[in-house]
This record gives sequence, structure tokens and C-alpha cells, in this order.
Amino acid sequence: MSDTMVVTRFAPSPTGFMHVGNLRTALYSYLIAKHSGGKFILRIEDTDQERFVEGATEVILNTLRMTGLQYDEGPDVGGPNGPYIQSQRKEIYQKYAKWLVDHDYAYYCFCSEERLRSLHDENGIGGYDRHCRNLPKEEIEAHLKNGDPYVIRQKMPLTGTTTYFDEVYGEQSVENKELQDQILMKADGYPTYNFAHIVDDHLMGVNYVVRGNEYITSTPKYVLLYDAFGWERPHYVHLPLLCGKNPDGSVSKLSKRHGAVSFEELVKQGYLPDAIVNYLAFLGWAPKDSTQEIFSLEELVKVFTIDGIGKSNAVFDYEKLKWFNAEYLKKLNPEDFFERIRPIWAAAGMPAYVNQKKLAGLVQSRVSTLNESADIVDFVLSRLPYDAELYTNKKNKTTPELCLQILKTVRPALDAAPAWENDALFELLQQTAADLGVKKNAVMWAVRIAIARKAVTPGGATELMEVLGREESLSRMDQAIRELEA
RNA sequence: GGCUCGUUGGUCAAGCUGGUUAAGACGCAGCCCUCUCAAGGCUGAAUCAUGGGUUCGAGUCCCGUACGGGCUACCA
Repeated sequence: MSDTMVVTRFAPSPTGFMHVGNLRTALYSYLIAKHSGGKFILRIEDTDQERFVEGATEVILNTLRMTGLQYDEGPDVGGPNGPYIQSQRKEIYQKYAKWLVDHDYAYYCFCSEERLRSLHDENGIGGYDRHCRNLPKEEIEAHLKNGDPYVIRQKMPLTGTTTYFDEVYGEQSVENKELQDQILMKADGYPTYNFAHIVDDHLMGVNYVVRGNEYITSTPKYVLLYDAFGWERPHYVHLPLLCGKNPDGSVSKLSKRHGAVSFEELVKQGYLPDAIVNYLAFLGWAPKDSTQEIFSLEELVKVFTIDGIGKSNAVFDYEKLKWFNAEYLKKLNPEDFFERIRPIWAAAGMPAYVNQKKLAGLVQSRVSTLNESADIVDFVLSRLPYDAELYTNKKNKTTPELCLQILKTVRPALDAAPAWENDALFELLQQTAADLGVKKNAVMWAVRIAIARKAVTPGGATELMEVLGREESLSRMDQAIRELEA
């Protein structure tokens, strides 16, 4: 292990929901820190006052809690480098901005918004013309004394190149003349992301900056700031982006039109936090020397390394997420699974006579999300409409007529059932089939359709009879016989 | 437009310093199992964007082209 501890952070802006792309960034930051026994910090970046959303920080805290990404320092747990909410650190940024101005790395800009807008073309493209870069001292003093609104801009070098090393993408370098004199402090006294995160990362000891690759081209500007302050530059780990597939086959940055993209939404749809985390880990990363895919958070911490991170953007695939979720659902012990779907069934109106525990057992290996557990048992929740067609089955050679005959034989035999339990019922029906001289499968088909009225059900005829209970099963069967006779 | 990053099957991807029958997973198809359907087991179809180099030999190195992403905000 190196002598300096790895310190990473997750620094979301409170938007009101947790985009899975953001969650994945948080995950990777956490894993990189914890893999080497380092520290993981949470910092809220709320410097955009116009975008303030009530309760948004709670969403972030809650997501991290549910996914198990425990941070060592953060707004609600404190730490030696707080506060961890940027809006509470205004004076700090102002102090450092002032230092930059005093040392000629930044300057006051008094340009009006109208003037700035006029610099842009119809697409909003076009940089600042550095109008205020070399204002005479007296003019600056006058503006300041006059209380004119101003911003502070970074004074980029006009020549040369800036180079930095990215842990994923390798060496990156740009011509300094391409760099904009970006705004560090806004007119409202708040810093921009471009400035605040640098000051905070340094002050908080963050030495591994993990974020989306949309920052790859602006990082030279950040590196210049570190250099200006004389601070040690952090390691940079830029991550490939998460994309979604469009109807026409093209891909673009993952957004709402691709489906559920927030953690909360996925959970609401019946995905388990652990499964979501596991899937996200594999979007842009793969373990070395292993084809294993199911990993707990603790296991991920052990195997996660930066050199396993890919460079190209990944498409978010809901089918694969479903598979992960189904795997996690199957791994749950039966009681656990039952407890999770019980409220869903209750809300759907599960009848009291149903043996829910048994039903849950039948459902567990047949759903890929919690919510599906209600759809898949619709025929239990209420009696589905009669459909004579279902009694006809080519493979088992059944027809409505044959089924009626079978049911009329089965029904009285059932009265003699020793116990209303799967094995006994199975044996009984098997015996009836033998007595009748028809295949067992034909009997099973007739009975199952009679009580479920559905071609595809979780579990077979006798299992469903057990789940429905004696009374309901017989009642359904009686009804089926009446309908077939009509 | 400028700058920049990327490109292995439909999707996630392994393939690190050039020689592989180019892993594995999801999905898809088929078979087995089976009281329907799942689960489980087995099999299969499907990929190195493209054109030039370098080399005895390139998915792996170099250049161009195409396509895609990102940045170019008093958003992060």
C-alpha cells in the first residue's frame, strides 16, 4: 500500500433524483477508495441557487444509505474538513478567488450579460473575448467602488500546452489558446463548479477525482488552478458515460426517454438496490481474471481496480438489469422474499384464503422484479373470465369435452382427498388419470385450466390447488364444470 | 464550426508488452428436464467500423476516413 491514503469523493448537485449514471460514479469512487482502505467523502454541490430543489439532499443521503455506500465524511456525519455543503463555504471560495486575482491568475470582469450573449452565435457557441482581462487598475477600482456587479474569471495562459495524466484515458493535453477564461466566481457571490470543486477537493484532501468523462476536456483548466495555487494535482479517473438506445438504433446520453433512469424509479419498479449496484458496477468495468458477475458490495471492494475500467460509453440494458435482479431475487431466502412481496400483494387485494407463503415459493423463481409478482398471480387475486379455448391443448390432446369428462371424475374424487396438500393431490390426480385411462398430463391440464383459467401459471395444477385451498379450488372447479356443460 | 474522447456479436465485455478455434454474460433459437410456465442442464446462430501501411504474421502498432460521444454556460 502507498504511504498516502486514497481519498475520493462523490460530489452530486442536489437535483431531486439520483440518476443511475451518478450512482455509478458514486459507486466507482467508493470502490476505488475502499479497495485500498482509503476514505470516501460526500459533498453536496449546491452552488446553483436557481436550481435549488427542496428535499434533494435527502434523496442523495437516502440512496447512499440504501446502496450501502457508506461515506466517512459528509453533511450528516461531519468530519474534520466541513462543512460538506458548498453553499455553506462561500467565504472560503471568496478568499481563494481573491488570492488568485492578487497573484494575476484571475481577474474581475464587469461585462454585462447582454454583451456576453452578443458574443455567441445562434447556437450559443462562442467564447468570451477577454474584454476585461487587462483593465487598467483605476477602472477596476472605480467599478468596485461603484458597486458594479462583477464575476471573477480565470486568466488562462495564451501560449503553450497543458498536459495531465488520466488513469483511464492516459495522457491528455491541450493548447492553452483553446482554453476559455472561465468564470470562477459568479455575480451572486457563489463559485462555479469549475472553481469550488478544486478548492474543496484540495482542502478535503481528495487525491483521486472520479467523475464522468464529460469533464475530460475541462480538466486542463482545473490543473492550471492547482498549479497556480501550488497544490499537488490529484489523480484523475474519468469514466465512460452511460447511454441509452434510441428507437432508431442510435445511442445518446441516458435520459428519461430511455426509461427509468433514477435509482428511486428502479426501486419503485421492484428492483433490489443490491442488484442495481451490481449491474452498475459492470457498466464500464470488468474484473480481471474472472468471469464472475454476481458480486456483493464487499466483494466488489476486493476486486475493483482502475485498470478494469473501460474507455467506451456503455449502453444501459434493462434486460440485463432484469437478469441481475432475478438472480438476487432467487438468492433471497424464501421468508425474505415473501416479506418483500407481501405488501405488494396486499395492495393488489390478495384474498385471505390463499396460502401466500406457498404461492411466494412458486413465484420466486419466476419473476425478475418484485412488482411482477402481482401480475403473475392475477388469476389468484380474482377469477379470470371463462375461455373455453384454453381447454383445447394439442400436446396433451385435450378438448373441452374431454376436460369436462375429466373434471366430472376428478371433482368427487377430490372430496376424498386425505390432505389438501400438493403431494397427496398429485397422487390422487395421477390415480384418477389411470382410472380414466387418460394421460396424467391431460388431467393436470384440465384441472389447472379449470381453477386458473390461464394457459401459463406459476406452478402446476396441484400446487395451485394447495395455494388456493380446498374451498376455493372446489368452488372454481364446480364453476368450470357448469360452464363447460352450458 | 473548433477542440477532444471513443469504436470487439443486438447489449455488457475478456483479449495487458502483436501468433487465440476471438473468453464469458444478457438477449435470441433449439434440445433435455417437466403437472403449463419458470428455474436448472446442454447445444447453436451472431463480433474485431473502414481504407491504407509496418511486419513472416495485426482485434492488438502507425496514418487517414466514417460513425458515435463529450466540451465549447454567471449548469454541474
